[in-house]
Amino acid sequence: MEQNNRYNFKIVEDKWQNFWEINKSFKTSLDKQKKKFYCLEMFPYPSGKIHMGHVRNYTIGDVLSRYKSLQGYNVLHPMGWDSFGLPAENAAKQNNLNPKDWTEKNISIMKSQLKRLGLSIDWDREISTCSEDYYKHQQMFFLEMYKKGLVYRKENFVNWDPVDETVLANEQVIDGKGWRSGAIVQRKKLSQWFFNISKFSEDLLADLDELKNWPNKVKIMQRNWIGKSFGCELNFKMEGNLPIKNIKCFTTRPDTLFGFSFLAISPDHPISKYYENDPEFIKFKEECSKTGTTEESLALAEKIGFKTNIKAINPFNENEKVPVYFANFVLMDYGFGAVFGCPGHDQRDFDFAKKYNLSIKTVVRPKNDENFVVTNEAFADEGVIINSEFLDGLIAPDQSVLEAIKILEEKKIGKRKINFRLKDWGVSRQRYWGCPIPIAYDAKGNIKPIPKDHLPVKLPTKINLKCKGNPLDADEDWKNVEIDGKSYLRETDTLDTFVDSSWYFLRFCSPKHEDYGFDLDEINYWMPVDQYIGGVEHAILHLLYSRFFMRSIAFNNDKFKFKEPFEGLFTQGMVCHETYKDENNNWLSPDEVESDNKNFFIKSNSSSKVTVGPPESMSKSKRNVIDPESIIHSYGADAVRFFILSDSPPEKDVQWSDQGMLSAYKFVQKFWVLHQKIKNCINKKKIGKEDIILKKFTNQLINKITQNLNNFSYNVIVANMHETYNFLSKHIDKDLNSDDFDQCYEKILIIFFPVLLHLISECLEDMNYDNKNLWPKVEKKYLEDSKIDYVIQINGKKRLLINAERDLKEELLFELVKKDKLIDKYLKDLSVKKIIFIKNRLMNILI
RNA sequence: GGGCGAAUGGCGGAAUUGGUAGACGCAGUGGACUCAAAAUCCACCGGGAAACCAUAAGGGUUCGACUCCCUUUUCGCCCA
Repeated sequence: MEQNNRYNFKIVEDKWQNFWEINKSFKTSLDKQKKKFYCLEMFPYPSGKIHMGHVRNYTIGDVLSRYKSLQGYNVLHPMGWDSFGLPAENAAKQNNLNPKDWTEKNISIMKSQLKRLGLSIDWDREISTCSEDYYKHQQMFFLEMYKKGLVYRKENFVNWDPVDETVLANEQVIDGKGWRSGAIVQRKKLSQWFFNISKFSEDLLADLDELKNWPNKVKIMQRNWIGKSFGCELNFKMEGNLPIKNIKCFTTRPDTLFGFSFLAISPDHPISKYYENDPEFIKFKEECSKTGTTEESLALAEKIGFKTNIKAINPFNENEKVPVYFANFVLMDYGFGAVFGCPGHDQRDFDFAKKYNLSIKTVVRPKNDENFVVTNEAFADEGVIINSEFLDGLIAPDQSVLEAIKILEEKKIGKRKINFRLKDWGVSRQRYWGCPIPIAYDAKGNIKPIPKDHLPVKLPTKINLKCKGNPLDADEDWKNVEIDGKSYLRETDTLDTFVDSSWYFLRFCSPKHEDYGFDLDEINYWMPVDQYIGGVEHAILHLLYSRFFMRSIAFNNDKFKFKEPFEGLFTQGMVCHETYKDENNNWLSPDEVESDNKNFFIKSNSSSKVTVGPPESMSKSKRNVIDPESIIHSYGADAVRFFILSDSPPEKDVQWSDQGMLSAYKFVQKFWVLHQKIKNCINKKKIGKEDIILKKFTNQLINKITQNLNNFSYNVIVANMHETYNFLSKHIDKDLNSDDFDQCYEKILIIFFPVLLHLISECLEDMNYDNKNLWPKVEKKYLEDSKIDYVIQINGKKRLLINAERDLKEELLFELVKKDKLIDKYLKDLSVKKIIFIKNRLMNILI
């Protein structure tokens, strides 16, 4: 290759990135004449530098944005920073910095890294959730929600992370441990602010059906999370020496009441007040607090109980009285904090009954086993009710539950009820680096919402982070506040950062709007987000919270033209890399490892053994991380984009491969060489004849790439681009019609543009093509070949291909078939029974 | 335990409505160029000598199944 032919991606990529910046190429504004397209990728946490997951996420979104722009849409493609959160506070603590400075430094680094990818982002709309300009509006939303009764304060047991000294949401507890610190989570009672998300349970569930462009699996996850269950509220009569007459509970299986053998209540049940002074009970309760509050930790923990001296009466059998236990697996905030125990048909109840020697009755049997008795484990499958008087013989649970509820309602001991698993969203965090909750308390502890003219409640800039607990709570100057001449104490908790990300997509529509979080006109034009792109790890919480937030903003307000924030959702897979370990089981990073294609060893030490593990999601702890910055530096943005899209469909995990990256780089290089040749050829007119082959190829290509873009088959687009290269480099040697080549080449360049931005921009300019060109239209007459390879089968087996005219009649094709010696041999020996003919495709001859 | 999804060469993966399985890339093999290497270019690249056999395994529907149905196995994700 000649030196001066070499494509210098550094110069070219700089050139075009500057061009886009100077010309404000991606500046968007409201234009009601144009159809809008809102493309949004989940905004990053400014952790320090971008990782490959970001590269993949933003490349997918950018390809889509570029494509939609070429299709003539008014595209909104913004970017911002999810910039409140714990890591900043921890880093600041360690390095004696202010979280704000740490965060802003990270943002500026990451922003310049993102710019190097050439993304078509309207940076004028950049937002950062930790800036006052952003969170002041959030405080306004909070106060509005408070007025609407969608925010409330209550004492509640929370997951307490003793290391981070903060409250964790259920979903931040993994295996009973804090998701960040890994500390064993404790139960602690605190006064907390809650968003009333459960008010919308039914709505959030029902509207999932309307989300046609969401992956089904995400909708299923949300459905499970909301967890609608149908059952019955029961009122058990009590007997004993306590002034307790009734205990309420919720059950989905009232049909198994004849198998009732104990009542389990939460250690926090109001009844517990009668045991407050019992040292045994105190000990028991302490034991319980070691269990987390997640369903998972409850399921895994050993079931323990504390027997009360009251008894519950079976509503179906007044003579039957069963013991009441406090039990660690019952939560106060699910149902009514009481569960009726039926050990025969619930494994958890079974384990508990075994431990405390309680009776186990069989009230459901399998359909085909009349002598069935529960022995070693609970029977919870579908079956037939037995030993249950008036319920006997009913199919459980379908018939029997309805019948049981009917009878309970008649007897006025119970009533049918829908229960949801979704609990209200606790948003209080005992942290400095978050949005302050705009609330104060008077001397008596009464709630005083901060008046609008006192907003925003700003975070203090000078703060001692090294104190124990919440730094805001320790800041007496900040905490004490005077409103209208009266003294108050500020709320010192800050909001969960999931609140910040629950409305940022609205802010992008009017990021500079002063008076309010958004401009109604703007969001009614831009919203909903047409395509939202991000990791599946946010399938439940972030997406559900955002759906809730939209509803609470629109609550008692009919000015919104949309209800769901995200019309389309795409969840991309992770970027993985092999893992390496040395002989001492220490993780090794890829650049410490070398290979001779058979064995792996530590660089410059060929006697060392390296164990290669399976590809796993890139993570610092496993040291299998590839840094995008150095990759972009070595290969250029176009090559990185090309590679990150190439190897796997975007919804699946992709494995990083050095060879793959290199091959992408080579593609960029060799395409530039080909481009030079094409330019030369086009300047020399060779023949006057129409170049049908090239026109067909080009139109079929436009058709394929358009379809693949619409289906997110971006890996196939990369394959199409390779095919195009292979085709063009061969076709160029043949006789060509310069005009046809000129026109086709321009179209090909344009459809390549969304992936190879800078290279193609350079090629377009080099050819003097108009770079504002729109997505090429397919000329249908070139889509279909005039000749077709007909598949000829004998008894369903392929025997022959016949290249013949399109739209050939069955008889004519059969004539051609008979001319073939090979087929003729078959036909001579046996008679033809039937011919199946599919037009323009195949002929199957049955003999 | 329940729900959802997946399984195609040495590897990543292609394959409208059931209609030529293995596009494209990586790795590999052979060759050209070179004093040599890198780079580049050309050819080959599921198995089998062939008939044929091959889309996790077995069965079914169909003229025809990677594609639809049933059973089994393994893996992934979510919920428990």
